[in-house]
Amino acid sequence: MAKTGISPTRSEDYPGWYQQIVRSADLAENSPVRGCMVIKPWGYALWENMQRVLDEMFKETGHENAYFPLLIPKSFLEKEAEHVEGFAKECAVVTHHRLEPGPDGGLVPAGKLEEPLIIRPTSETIVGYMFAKWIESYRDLPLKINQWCNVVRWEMRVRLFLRTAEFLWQEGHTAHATKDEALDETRLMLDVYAKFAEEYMAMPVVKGEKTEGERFPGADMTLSIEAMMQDRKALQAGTSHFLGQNFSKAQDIKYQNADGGESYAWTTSWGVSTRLVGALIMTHSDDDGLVLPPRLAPKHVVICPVVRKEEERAKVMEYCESLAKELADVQYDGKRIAVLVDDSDKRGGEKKWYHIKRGVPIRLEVGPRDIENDSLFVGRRDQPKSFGMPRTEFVERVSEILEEMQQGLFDKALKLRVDNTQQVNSFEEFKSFFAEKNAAKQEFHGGFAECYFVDCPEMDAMLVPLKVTPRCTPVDQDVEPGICIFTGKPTQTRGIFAKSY
RNA sequence: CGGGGUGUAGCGCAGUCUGGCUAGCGCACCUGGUUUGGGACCAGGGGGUCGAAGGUUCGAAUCCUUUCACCCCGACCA
Repeated sequence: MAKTGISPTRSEDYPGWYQQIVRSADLAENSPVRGCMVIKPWGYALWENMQRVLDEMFKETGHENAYFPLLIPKSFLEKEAEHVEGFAKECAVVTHHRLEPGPDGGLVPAGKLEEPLIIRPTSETIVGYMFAKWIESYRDLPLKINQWCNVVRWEMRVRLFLRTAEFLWQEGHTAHATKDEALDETRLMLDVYAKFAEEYMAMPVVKGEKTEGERFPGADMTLSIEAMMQDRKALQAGTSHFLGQNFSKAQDIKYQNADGGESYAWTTSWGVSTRLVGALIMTHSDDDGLVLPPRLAPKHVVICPVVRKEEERAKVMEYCESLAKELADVQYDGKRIAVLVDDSDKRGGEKKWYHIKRGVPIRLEVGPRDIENDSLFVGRRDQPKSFGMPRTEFVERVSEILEEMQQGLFDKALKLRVDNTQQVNSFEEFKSFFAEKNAAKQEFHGGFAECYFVDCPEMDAMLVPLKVTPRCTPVDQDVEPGICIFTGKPTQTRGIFAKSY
């Protein structure tokens, strides 16, 4: 049996496999504080690439970056009723501002704060407070702000990248004069996320609207992109909220319009987080390790010099350096190709596996024999077998190969989703679609079920025992009448249902 | 917060039931050598006081009490 880079494999133990990917690709590890993670250089480089692309997209759509503080007065969170209920129970609270030596030698909190501060779980309240000050007239609108920051949500159960107590994200906050404009913004940012997911992460997504039960606390409408992971579960990868006038009324975000009257602004918020790294892992990685889509890979090509005798070293290294330089002048996706010459003294096989596990798209092995023929031994992360190729041909084609890999990853992920998405027309069929045929591998059953439904408490109650949730009502669907599979009521709405992260 | 489980070297584990030599093994790490187009081999070596505190005992990783942390299953969630 072929030895896999990762153990356990996906089919043996999917959650265990996920953890091993994170560890053996050197992406992150747990910190001494429960629920918090240390993101290691390779993982952070990946996040930086995501940030860079998204940041450009936000700026192209007219947003500006700003920064709001980490600490928020407790009273701010109390202003919007639903918002309170949604976030209060997972807030970390700062109650003191000083430590003093205690009686037993340790330090004890002293200097109790008049008003407790909460560590932001999201920044609607503090941003809204500032928006209220900044917005006076319709001429100040629209106001379109984004911030890159960390937030804290005290989750009960955590998994690296997918759900951590502290996570990195961006949160966009905008205020508009009209409802339609705010709705357009909400949809626009969802499109931005979908484009990023599909074109950069090579991760196909379904764009849709959340049901009432799944909506962001305080929003009138929540849109999301949903992706299918390799275990057929759904992962919410990005959200865009239309907040109506809920927050502007709670926070007094008013403006004077052209005819002198006063109106409340319409606001939106939208965000994606380091969870995207988890999504990337579960979309593309295999039993040998991480697989990175070339457009986001911190390094596109790694060159591994093969040195058998010391006297060959100088010659081989020189050749590798010149090759690296030549490759770095090639453009891929509008940038220079990122090349690494790995001259660490690992042995050949070990070095190869190291880069396979980290998901580097292309490995080149260069030894005296290759130098003589002016050819390269090429290993693609998406193909099991390496092959030889003349150097000039490789340099010419490398950009094309990377693009082919990018597209290949998308196609494969899309096929998985299409193969595991089914129209379901009755509740019986629905139950068997999600039935646990094999208790040990229940996560591999089911997928996305597309059904007619009416959003109501009865449906929610029927879904609970199945551990299935409505993921979204896809946008752009054909409107045709149907029957709700839960209640039998007539409806025109079709939704995607799945087990989810 | 409820149910179950686990804490012994960086990682993975044995030893605990039935207390007893210097706490062991694999991988990783360090040194030397032989190797090198594929996750090497041989030899030598460093590192743990057994999650923590208290107790029983001549003697505790092992028994008792308390406590903390982590994992899995629920409720919650980007």
